[in-house]
Amino acid sequence: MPLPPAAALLAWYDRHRRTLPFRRSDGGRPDPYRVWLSEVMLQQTTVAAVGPRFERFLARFPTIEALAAAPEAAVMEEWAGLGYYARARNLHACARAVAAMGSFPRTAEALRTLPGIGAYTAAAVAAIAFDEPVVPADGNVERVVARLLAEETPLPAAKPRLSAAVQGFMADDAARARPGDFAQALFDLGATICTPKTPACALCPWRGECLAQQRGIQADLPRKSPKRARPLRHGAHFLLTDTAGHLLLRRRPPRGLLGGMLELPGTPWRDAPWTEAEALPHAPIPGLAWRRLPGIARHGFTHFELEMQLYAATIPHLDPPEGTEARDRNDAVSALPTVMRRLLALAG
DNA sequence: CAGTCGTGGCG
DNA sequence: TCGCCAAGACT
Repeated sequence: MPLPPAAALLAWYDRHRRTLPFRRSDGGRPDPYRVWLSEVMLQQTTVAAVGPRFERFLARFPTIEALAAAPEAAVMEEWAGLGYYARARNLHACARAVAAMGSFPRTAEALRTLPGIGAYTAAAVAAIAFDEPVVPADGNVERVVARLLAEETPLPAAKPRLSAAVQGFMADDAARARPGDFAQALFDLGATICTPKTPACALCPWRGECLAQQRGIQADLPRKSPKRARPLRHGAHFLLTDTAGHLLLRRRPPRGLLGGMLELPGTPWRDAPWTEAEALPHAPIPGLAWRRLPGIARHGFTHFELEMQLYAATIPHLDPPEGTEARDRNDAVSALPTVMRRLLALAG
């Protein structure tokens, strides 16, 4: 199972590399803080979604020391809308660890021990920021290599084998001379040529050396294990507003789903819909004239789907009960995760 | 290992 | 409309 020459990919990359907000265009030494931040933001998140958020995050936390010094709640708020909020908690914890150490570890092995840095991110930061000869194996790289080798074993079972195989590129002098560029070349190849559905094999620098392409099965690889169906769950939430335009929010428990994020107070999420009589006891302030707003807010999570009802009430002055806080509506929207913004949209 | 953990875009 | 997918990590 020979690997194709790295030089062909690097030559393609030198002509076709994407210009991205988190990628230096002047060829200078990448800043480890920026590389790390971009890699964490890009975990399971599209380049298009990360672009504007990357610059905004850096404007608020320009250095890793600034990030380490910030309250966790400020980091969570800056992350609002990006999803996978454990990333923000781990990012903050990692910043504090690195600040305490004085600087980033320079090897993948050492980076791997930091919070929120797994095998992929450790290799990516080591290769891009520190020129360590390792190949980060993300979804792009797994797809490219699965096709090159015509690997028929479905993911995720094939992941260890693909990750091991791709390290073989570092026996190639051309790849070892430019580990960061080689990694990013694989990303760009996967994102623009060796795409999931209909790969543009005619434009591939490795066309003719790809076993899947030779066999005509490239669009069927990598194979994936079947996924389970997502159940439907139901919730009811409460929008309490005062005459000054403040609304009442509650912070969720520090770990788990939407951990550490703000939400509109509400019922737990369960399989059965909530009747009004069942929901009202969960109101943040009992006895108010709660009225159910028309419509249902829907939101899809990774492993379940959610339908939510919204009850609203207004009082003259909001005096937040223990465990809650009052916020101006605009501040609330920017601090809330998308699922809660969708709920708030029911109120116009 | 398999389940948990968000969101937006696209075919 | 809906399933799939994206520079994965953690338990």
